Amino acid sequence: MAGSRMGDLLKELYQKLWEAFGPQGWWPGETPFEVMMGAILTQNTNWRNVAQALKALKDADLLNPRDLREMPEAELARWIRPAGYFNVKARRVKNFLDFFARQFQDSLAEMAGADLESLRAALLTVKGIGPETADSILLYALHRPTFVVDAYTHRILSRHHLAPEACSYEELQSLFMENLPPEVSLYQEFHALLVRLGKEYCRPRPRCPACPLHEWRSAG
DNA sequence: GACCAGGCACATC
DNA sequence: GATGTGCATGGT
Repeated sequence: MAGSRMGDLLKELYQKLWEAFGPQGWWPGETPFEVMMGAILTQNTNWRNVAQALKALKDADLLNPRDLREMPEAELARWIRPAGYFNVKARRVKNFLDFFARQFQDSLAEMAGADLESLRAALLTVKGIGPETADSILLYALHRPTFVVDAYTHRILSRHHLAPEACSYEELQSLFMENLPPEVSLYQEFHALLVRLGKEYCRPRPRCPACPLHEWRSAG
């Protein structure tokens, strides 16, 4: 809701990040399908590793639902090896592809037409798709207004006393969604900026004082 | 050689 | 419901 204390703080945070880094233009990926695959492959993994796996598939012209579905799981695992956890992720990609075919006949238009709440719930029934992966697919591949929370979001907000250290994904997500207008481009940029800050400064061992948020709300 | 990276499912208490 | 563990590569 506009005008709330938290809303003002979030806008201040967004403004500081924007001034420091400018537009991030997320998500890196040429097609919505590539974005969806990247969302699964980047689970707990550096994006650079994911990019290697995606490039290999793209160069071989295999980055599409049909080729990946027909491919044996063990072969898919070899293709995505650089992304780490390759056996787990091969299974998760397969699970998603089955879901994509069964529910939407491999059609992004069909998928994008679904009701947001029920689509999110449906994605969460797929083994290997948790809240962050589901929200990444919804926000960046399908351009639906749902906020993506990740490890950096959690760390940054708790360090700057905008949220308690112990809080759930849903609580953090509500913090943003109940205090900001539901605009896709705002959600996309905000999350990307948080990741940018996190990568450069808000590591487990923080890299203050060069951080643009140094001493903002007594960060340690 | 540690440490870290844009999670998630599952076992156990 | 909370907490612990396995999954794995590649860059710093």
